[in-house]
Amino acid sequence: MQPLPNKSHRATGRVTLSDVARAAGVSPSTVSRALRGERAVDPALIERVTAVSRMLGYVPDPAARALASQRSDHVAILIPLLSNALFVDLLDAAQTTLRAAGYQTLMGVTHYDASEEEQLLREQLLHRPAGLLVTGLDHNPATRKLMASSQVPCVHLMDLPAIGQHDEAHCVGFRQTDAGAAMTRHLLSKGYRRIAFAAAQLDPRVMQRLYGWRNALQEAGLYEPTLEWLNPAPSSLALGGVLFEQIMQQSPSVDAIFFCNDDLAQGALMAALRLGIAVPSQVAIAGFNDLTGSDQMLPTLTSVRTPRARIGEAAAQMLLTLMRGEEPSSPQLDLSFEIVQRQST
Amino acid sequence: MQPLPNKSHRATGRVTLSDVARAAGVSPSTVSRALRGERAVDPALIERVTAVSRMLGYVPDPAARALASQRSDHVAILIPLLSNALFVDLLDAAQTTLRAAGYQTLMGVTHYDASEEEQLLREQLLHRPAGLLVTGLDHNPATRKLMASSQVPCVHLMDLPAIGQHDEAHCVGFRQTDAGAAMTRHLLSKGYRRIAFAAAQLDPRVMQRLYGWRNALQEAGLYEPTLEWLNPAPSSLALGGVLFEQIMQQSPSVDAIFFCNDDLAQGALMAALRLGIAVPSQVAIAGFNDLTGSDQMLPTLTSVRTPRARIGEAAAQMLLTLMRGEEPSSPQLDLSFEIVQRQST
DNA sequence: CTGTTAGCGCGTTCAA
DNA sequence: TTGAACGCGCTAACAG
Repeated sequence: MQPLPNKSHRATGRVTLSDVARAAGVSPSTVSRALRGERAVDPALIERVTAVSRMLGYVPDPAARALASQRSDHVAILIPLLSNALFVDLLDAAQTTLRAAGYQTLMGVTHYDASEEEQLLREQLLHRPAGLLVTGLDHNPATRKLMASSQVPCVHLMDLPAIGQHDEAHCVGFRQTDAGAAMTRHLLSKGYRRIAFAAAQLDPRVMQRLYGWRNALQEAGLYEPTLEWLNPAPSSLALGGVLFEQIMQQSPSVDAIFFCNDDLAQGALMAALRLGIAVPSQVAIAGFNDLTGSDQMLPTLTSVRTPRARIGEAAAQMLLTLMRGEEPSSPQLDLSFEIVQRQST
Repeated sequence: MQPLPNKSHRATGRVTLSDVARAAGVSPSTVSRALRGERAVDPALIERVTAVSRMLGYVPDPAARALASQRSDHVAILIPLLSNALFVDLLDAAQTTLRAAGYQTLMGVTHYDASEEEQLLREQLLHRPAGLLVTGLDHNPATRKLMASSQVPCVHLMDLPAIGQHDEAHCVGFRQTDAGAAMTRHLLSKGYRRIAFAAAQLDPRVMQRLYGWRNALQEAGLYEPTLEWLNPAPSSLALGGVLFEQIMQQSPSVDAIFFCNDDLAQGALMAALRLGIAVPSQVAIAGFNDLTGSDQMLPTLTSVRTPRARIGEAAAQMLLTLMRGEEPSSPQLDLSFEIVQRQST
């Protein structure tokens, strides 16, 4: 059956709920209930209403719906940066899942700035989002208060709370500390003894990887403060090269370097080629996140594969559950990580 | 002065326009006009209203505003992929500019699929966006019709129409054909004679670069169909390596390869290192877009620097002009490009 | 220049 | 289970 031409008498020319009601011979409220699948409505009616609305080409108006119900079809997502592929992958996966469920994604970029995050959240809450996705568990008090008082269901991405902390928070991710320790132990098992940790950006997750590395080295009795190379600048290939040169110059006895992110490690590999430093025979290099290109490097880069796409999707799924008013089977989902051993170690 | 506690008598507890009107002793419409900076309002009043609204902590409700005015504070942006840094840069810049002007960005990912683009546009138009940003000038008829009939101001990204075509369309970008030709002529000027063109994804902009390359070679009397290596698969470092190996095996006489995107070229450089093929002495390699890492390769990669961030920002600016009901000084803005000569050629 | 009136399109009471 | 009435918060058309 073809959609009929617009029979509305509205000034805007839109087909409205009332148009459907009139055509179906029922009240607007019934149409509203039927179309939203609210129970307590005659199955026969719901079928008739559905048919008529399809025939008329009726589509609900999100603004009207938001105004009346105090809840929009938006889901707000807060990520630190768009210049890090990690977060883009998260965004991509979450957005795809949410759209399939009929939600629009409102993205906010915090630039790792707590007060910008707060401001963004404030703006987004004005749109009365149906749900909220935020990166990490670390937020300033005002932000936490906003999230709590808004009553909007919220899922945290990437990170899992330390045991006994934030137990009520919904999150999907993996334990960054464990991942840092795991890679370090892997390097130890390969026989490396002077393992440096080189990091940039220094966001909370990077710091947790640092702690993991520290713990693992301390357990092995191999920790030394001079093995830490921390740089607060944004992460990049170029910076990786710079860090690599610094470390090789100032600590030539280092036999392995664990970079907190693959872009740094890739930059280090390129610098090694340039400087004629043999990897891994002279020094081993490991990265984190297993980003695009790491398997194409020379030598190919050992890294920690993190399931960012799956995190984005699973977090969106958990949020969908919460938005339906249900509880997920567990408030915390650990998607773990995987050591990818390649030629650079 | 501190914001007063909420004086609203509304069920929702929200401070509304009427609350401000009451407190200021004027009518709601006056408040509405004053706050939106509509002229034809007494300067004294607008000051009083502003003061009162700030004191009460009044914030307009976007949903109510959208319902009443038939226009939301959303701007929809359609891009092909989130897995290509090019489009993410575009998104980042546009989003930043738009947010500063008080607009929320609704992003849609088309996956280079014309019907998905159409469907996304349909969904987004339901939200009555104040403006529209789309990638490229190529859209299916239904999409073009939607854009036209919606009356929503629209700016096209990245591409400029061929002379005499789409003259009315608003766009910000550069001439892809010219860029392709410019790099080819640059290679010719360096003495290369058998210049292959290797491409993936094959979207309309890639094809235009191809035409530019073709024209330049034909002018020089050096064109041969066997120099074209087109692969419809998505672009990636790995694919660049594969293409490079193919070309070197099947056309060993090629002395330069122009890749349609830097990720392919970077992959080719890595493959060359792996295979022990000297770049540029045995074969030169050039890329396109000057993506992250191209200046860190070994050898560093010659490329075409494209002003994607500036395109995103300028397009957003042009859209802001259109949304104000004004006309930009010119409907088409050419931001050009730049050949970046590095070691690989 | 300002106020009054009338919606925008829908969800949500409450009665029936 | 259904319908009537009302309200969500704001803009727009018109009158003054």
